[in-house]
This record gives sequence, C-alpha cells and structure tokens, in this order.
Amino acid sequence: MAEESRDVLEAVRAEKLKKIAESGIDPWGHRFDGHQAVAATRAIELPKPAEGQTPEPGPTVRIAGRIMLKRGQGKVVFLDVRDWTGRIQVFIGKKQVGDEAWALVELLDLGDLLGVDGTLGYTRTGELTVFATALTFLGKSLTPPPEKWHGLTDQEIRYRRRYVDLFSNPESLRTFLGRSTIVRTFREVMHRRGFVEVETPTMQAIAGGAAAKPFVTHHNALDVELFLRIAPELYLKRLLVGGMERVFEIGRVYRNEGISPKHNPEFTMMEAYQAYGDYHSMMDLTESLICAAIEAIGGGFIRAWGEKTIDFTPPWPRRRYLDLLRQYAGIDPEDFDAVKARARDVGVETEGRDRDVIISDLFEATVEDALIGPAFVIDYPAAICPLTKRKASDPRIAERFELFVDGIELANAYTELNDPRLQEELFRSQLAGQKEEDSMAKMDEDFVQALKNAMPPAGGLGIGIDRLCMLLLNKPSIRDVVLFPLMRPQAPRAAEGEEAEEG
RNA sequence: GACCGGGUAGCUCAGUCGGUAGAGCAACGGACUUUUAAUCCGUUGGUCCUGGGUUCGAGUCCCAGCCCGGUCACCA
Repeated sequence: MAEESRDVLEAVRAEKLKKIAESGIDPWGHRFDGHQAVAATRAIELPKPAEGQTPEPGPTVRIAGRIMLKRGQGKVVFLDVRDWTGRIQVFIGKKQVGDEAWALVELLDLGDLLGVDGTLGYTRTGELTVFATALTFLGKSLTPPPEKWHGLTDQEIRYRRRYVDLFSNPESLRTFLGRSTIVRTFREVMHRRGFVEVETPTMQAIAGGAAAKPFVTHHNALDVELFLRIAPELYLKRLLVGGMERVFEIGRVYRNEGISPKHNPEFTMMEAYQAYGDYHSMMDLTESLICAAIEAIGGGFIRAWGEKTIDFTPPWPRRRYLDLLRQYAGIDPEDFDAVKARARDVGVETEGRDRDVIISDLFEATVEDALIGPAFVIDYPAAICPLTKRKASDPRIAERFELFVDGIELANAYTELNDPRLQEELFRSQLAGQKEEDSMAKMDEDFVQALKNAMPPAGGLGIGIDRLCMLLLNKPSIRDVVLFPLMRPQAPRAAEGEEAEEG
C-alpha cells in the first residue's frame, strides 16, 4: 500500500483521539478564555532562585499552544509549547496533576493543541517553565508534524501546505507577521496624511493602467468578457475627477505572465493619488512610507539583503534617467547611432523599434542592476509613459519616477496626465505602434470622458508590496512573502483501476 | 519557453563499481520525577516521482514524461 506508513502513523493517533473522547474529553476542544500569549508570559518578571534555595511559588499563568517537543522522563514529562508569540517549557508531574490528567498526558502527541494552567517558575537548570496544575485538551493532530529539529525544508511542501510551514518554521511565521506590520504601517501613514482607502473593480471590461497580459473571465448574466485588473490606476483617477482628493487602494492585481522569484501572477499593489500634487510629492510620500515600515518592523535602516547590505537611510538619491544612461551605458542619449551601437553590444534588438523603446531596454540592461541602494530614477523618455504629464520645459520628458533597490523596481509614480485630448492621442498612437496587450495604453473612452470633466493636477504612485516585503524581510523569493503562492495544481490521485487523465 | 540541479520511510537525509533498501527523528514496547533535539534497550515502517529500455540483475545506466527549485528570457 502506498500510504501504509502514513496510515499506520495516523491510525495510532486516531486511536489516541478515540481514547481521549472515551475519557469524556472533547478531542477538538472548545473556547478557552483567559490565556495569555507565551511572549507575555515570558515577560513576567520573576527573580531566579539563588543557588540551593527553594524557589518561591510563582504567579499563576494560563497558556495555550501547540506541542512542539515532548521529553518524557518516567512520571514526569516536559513539553515545549508554542503559540504565535514564542515557545515555553511546560513541566507536568504525575503526582502534581493527578492520575486523570496523567492519563491524558500519555495520549499527547507532537502537534496537539493544549491549554495549560500552572505556576511560572524555573527548573533547576534555570529554564523558565510553566509547572502544570491542570491541562485542557484543545485539538488532536491526526497527522504527524515534520521532523522536530529541521522543520519542513521541502520548498514545494512549504508552499503547498503553508499551514505546516507556519507552525513548524518560526522564521516563516515571523516573515508573514512582518508583512502584516508593513501593510498596517502603510495604512496608518496614508490615513495620517489624509488619504481615504477605496475599493475599485477587480473585474474590468478594459484592463488598463499597465502593460501586461490580463486573465480573462466571463460574466454569465451579462454575457460579457471581463478581465481581472492589471492595475487600479484608471479607476482611482476617475475618483480624483469626482473630487476625492486623496485616495489609495491596497489590493491584488493579476497579470498573466511568467512566474519567477520576483513574479507571482497575483500580487499586491498600493496605489495612491493626490490632487494638486506631482511626482515630487509622491517621492516624499514613498520615502515616508517605506521608512515608517522599516521603523515598524525594526532592524534599522542598514539592512541585510542576501549577501549584500542596503542602506535605506533617507534621503534617497534622485537621479535623472538620461544622466544615469550617460554614466552607466557610457553614451550620449541624443546620439541615436551611439545608442543603437551600445544597445546591440548588450543584446538589445534595435531593428525597426522606436528610439525610446530601445533606450528603455538599454537602460534596463545597463543601469538597473547597478543601482544597489534605494534610488529614485526620475524624468523618463515620454514615449514610454502614455499616462504621464510631460515636462512643461521639454515635452520629450515625462514627469515619472521609479524607485529601484538592487535592480528591483519597487515603485512607479507620475505627475498624472490630465489633458484629455493628449491622453486620447497617446492612447491611439500607442495602440497603432504595438500589439494591444503589449501596450500600456489601451483605449478607454470612458476614462478620456472622465478627464474631460477636469481632473485636478495630481501625483500618483504605485508600490509593489510583495517586493517591498522581500527586501525589508530579506527573502530571496516573492513566494516567501506570499502566503499561498500560485502552484501548478497537483494531479488528482488515480482512482482505482483508472489512470490519471492527461490534459 | 531554454539550460542546470533535485524527487529514496510521516519528516531530515545517506546510498560506493549495477548485486538483499540505510541512518537520525517521529511512531510502537520497555526503564526513568528536573529534561533541553533528554537518554538507554528493543521493534515497526518503502510505488526509491511515473512509464519504457539495456542487463542474469536497475534506487544506481539510457530514453521519454511529471513535479519542484535555481538561472536566463518576458514582465512589476
């Protein structure tokens, strides 16, 4: 039998569950009031007994958590119990808890959930310990947990069974609590600055606001094709027209592209729009947000990033796009022949392509990886920015910035284009030059119509939350900061006599 | 999509030249009232990812496929 080994292990636990139930205890537990977090319990100030002295009876405590280790010693057992704040040792003596509770102790397995009442104190080896006086069974683990020392290391199982990863690898839990802190901090900063949080459609008839292939779905009653949004941008700007002067949205966007350590098909963006601001307002906001997040999760502004160290100490440099290109590509961007020659050197296709698109690829190939510390790249070639206001002094330059850290694009922001006629023209010209799905500018008649009502001049910002979490929590893959990353569904187990169907 | 690496007990991993499938942890039985990955004695546990092929004999070699990871490409 394929699953014999697992079946035996689970049968043993099922038998224990039965015995627990027969003893009159609900093996699935119930409400358990008044317990305190393990971290709070550990924080209780308790003088260590002096050498050879009988310790004073400590305070009464009540905790709850999962049994991670069990060290039996005859008529005494030591447990390591863990909740989401930490671990603590529990001492259970047969004489101390009585025969009835002891019968339960003999049925406890690693992975079970247990509530413990007891007194806090130190063992003779000096370990802070809950000396149990009563036990409350809170849940039977019917399947064995991973190995107690190594935890779960198989990447695939860590992603597919995140619940096991979370309780068996403390670092994983710490990471996701850190992500939550980062997102909460973003909301706090935004609210403090007078932004309101809104929700806009994730199913859209026109997937605009970014350049990406969308997921397609269908609404039955309306019998229409809809797309999962690739960005909330065009809806949020409609709200600016409506007079919501400072809006933001933290939400999932979906892009039907490849999967990589930096790409998950669904990911979280925060977009924000501020009426009467510009891209410089957005740079200030970006720096404030990320610095506040760093302070919230701790660890300081100088942070480990893999083998590297990144200094987030503000203010971050603001470098012009074309200046960086001159410096790192070593060419004059005005000299198109030189641009093409250099582009070919680094493997960028030049034949029949727009000048600014070639420059954009050249920039990616030569500059982006060279920017290690956080750096705002500002003032992009206008042709690659169809939603961005042009500089009054030079219409070939768009008022856009991107924030880079170690070659990773963390944020993208503009002074928003609010001229409806120019917007319509840019939509049309972009559409003419490119395949629609490759274009950032999909014609959206209603959006142009919105702009005709006068959208206030504004700054707009998008920040990739997942990538920020990777950088701040020092995780090399986006899958380490997404709770349930997209995986290929597992083939269904072959039914008896049938072979698994192939697609 | 291309290339590289991986898939062996519930978990973490060995497996030599092709010759009976291994360890630790977990589990089970026993000893133990202050352990620290407790210890000690004993026992159980396998679709070696799948399917072909070579061979007297394949976890091992060959071919094809599946899944995962990494790098690159596309993208944020």
